Amino acid sequence: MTSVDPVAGAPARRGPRMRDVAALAGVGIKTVSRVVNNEPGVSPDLAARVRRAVEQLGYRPNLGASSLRRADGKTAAIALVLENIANPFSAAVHRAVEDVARERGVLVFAGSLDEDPRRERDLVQAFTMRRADGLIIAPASDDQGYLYDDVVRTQTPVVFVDRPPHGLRADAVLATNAEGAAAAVHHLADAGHERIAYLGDYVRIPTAADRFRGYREAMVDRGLRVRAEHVAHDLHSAEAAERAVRAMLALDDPPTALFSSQNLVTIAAVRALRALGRQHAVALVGFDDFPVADLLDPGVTVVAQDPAAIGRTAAELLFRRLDGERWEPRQHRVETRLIARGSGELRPAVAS
Amino acid sequence: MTSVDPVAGAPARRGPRMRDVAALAGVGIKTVSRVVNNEPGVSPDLAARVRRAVEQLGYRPNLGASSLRRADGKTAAIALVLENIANPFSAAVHRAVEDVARERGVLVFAGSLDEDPRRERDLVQAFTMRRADGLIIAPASDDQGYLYDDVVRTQTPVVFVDRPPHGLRADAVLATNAEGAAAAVHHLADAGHERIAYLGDYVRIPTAADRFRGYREAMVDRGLRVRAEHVAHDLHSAEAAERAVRAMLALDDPPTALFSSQNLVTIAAVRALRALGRQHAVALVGFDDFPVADLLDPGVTVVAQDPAAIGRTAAELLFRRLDGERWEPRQHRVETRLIARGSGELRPAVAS
DNA sequence: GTGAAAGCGCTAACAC
DNA sequence: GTGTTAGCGCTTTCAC
Repeated sequence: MTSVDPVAGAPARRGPRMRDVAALAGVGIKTVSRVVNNEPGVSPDLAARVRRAVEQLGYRPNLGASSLRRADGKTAAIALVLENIANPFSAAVHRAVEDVARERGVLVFAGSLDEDPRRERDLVQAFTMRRADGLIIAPASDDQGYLYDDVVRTQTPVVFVDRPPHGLRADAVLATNAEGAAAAVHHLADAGHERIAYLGDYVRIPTAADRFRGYREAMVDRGLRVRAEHVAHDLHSAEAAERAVRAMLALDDPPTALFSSQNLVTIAAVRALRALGRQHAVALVGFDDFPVADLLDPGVTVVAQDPAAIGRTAAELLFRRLDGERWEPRQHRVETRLIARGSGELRPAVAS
Repeated sequence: MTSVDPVAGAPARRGPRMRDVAALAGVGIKTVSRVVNNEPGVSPDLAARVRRAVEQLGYRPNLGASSLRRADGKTAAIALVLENIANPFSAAVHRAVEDVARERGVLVFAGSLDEDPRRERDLVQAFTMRRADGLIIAPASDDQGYLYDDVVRTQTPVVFVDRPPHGLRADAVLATNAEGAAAAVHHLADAGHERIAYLGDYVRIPTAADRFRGYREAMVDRGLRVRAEHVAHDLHSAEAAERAVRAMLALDDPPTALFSSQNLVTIAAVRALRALGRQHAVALVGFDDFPVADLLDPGVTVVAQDPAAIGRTAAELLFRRLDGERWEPRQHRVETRLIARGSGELRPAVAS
């Protein structure tokens, strides 16, 4: 074969190198490089010989070595930092990014944060050490100034998704959170509701804060009172969310409608209403769609995000920067869409 | 700063290198290397000076260069090839792999196949060129002999998940597909059903084939006839699955129970039964769980897989191989579990 | 058209 | 303890 078989137990057998291919094809190493990289200026004859040798040896170029030496230093890999690659939102963003990247022969490194800022810095640093060409991030930290050393100074493009940057100027692709939440409230108010409750995740999460703002402003717009006892923040577990719903519905003046600002909270709310047998009595609109929401009884009305559009847009912006295009960083908004399925069209029991 | 500012438009600004750190700290480059890699044998004094210089310059080691030179050639990255990183099964596997990898400071490259063997080879090759330390793959191809050049010869560990290897000896982590399907059939037969239909994805997908085998064998075990008109294969779209259910229920001798061998098929079956108003009349057991299956009416009885356990097991096997452990490749089975929620406990309308 | 030599940023081997 | 030198596999530069 290409070289003498190393003794058993030899460390990490490396594959054939460019010079092995060159030797077999009887050409110089630079000619192999030209053929492998589809550079012009190689006679068809030599090119064929090189290709045959590549085939015969099962040669695979070492992109690490290549990018080390190459002038632009590109690794053809981008980094993606998301809340949790297993949740449907992150997974859809990831897939959309992958699809855009694949068209360009670029691979995607992904990592999950679980709302841990420490993990965010560790992940970003790991990606930096691998010299990812660009970064798409949905940050868990409240300040991304630390990115200066990791990406800004090296002129690595960064695009934020789902959450805006702080302490750093960069493009961001965000859902219309406040507007979507406002639409939910207006929808419920249109159905005759006045006592509309808010159920939300950690307020420190920017999307949750924006959705609460949208809720509050829409309530004011409609001349409705935002009652403290009808607002529950920081519901990050299903249990907490269910408990909040039960507590609210046990009030003397219970809400007749619920707006839940997140996926898992919405599902918890459905579960709580079911357990109380109130699912046809209390209206519900949830932010963010989820699978088979239409098959529940009643179908769950939601303000749907478009995670695929968010991911695609972010990836496209990143690649435009990588192509050398320059512009002032700005926020790009991806529209939400209210999907009526029944739960949001329930009317209050008693007209007021 | 570390060097003169390059002229505007200069190509790809590279960050500070080890020698810049060494110069600033007034030490040799090897000392910096020792500090950066936490190698022993550096005086605390010099180590501190190096660390200060690292901090000051915002130095980030270049892992690509490092692994190029290092004896073991490790890149501290593994490749993960799945059907579709956006579907819940793949996403859960991915997340489990990430968690195991993270403990070891290893990053994960992931890619989706969409049942395309061509894409499988392209992806694997892309990972090989980046010299991933190991590969976890749920193949779409029917033969993975091509992996020889990419991984076997370079002694790169490979672990299969969800689908067994063909044309290659390698570890595989698989759900108990046949057994799970058989359990579903027995469950339905226990409820009194005799006309149990099978609804499945492409038969060329090994998991679908195994589940069909489990179905068939269990039917025979129970002395039940497998009727050709009660078997529908190759249902890869929701539309096809819904059509199949409608067609079966329109038969003179319709099934009284359905076993659907896949997630999306199960949901399509629920949709079809709903549309016909038969959801409380026709029993249903689905293979693979899905979110809020318990909130449907009736709750959907499923044979749940454990994708997190599959991913975790696969990653652990991969890392044991990377640690140099050796054993005969074998299949590792992850148990499925039947979760009764209502739809699978419905009894046939007419006793027979 | 083609290829020899230098060097990307780092670690291995070995000297001090 | 510490530093110097060579070279990982490739692309760049430049000579032919």
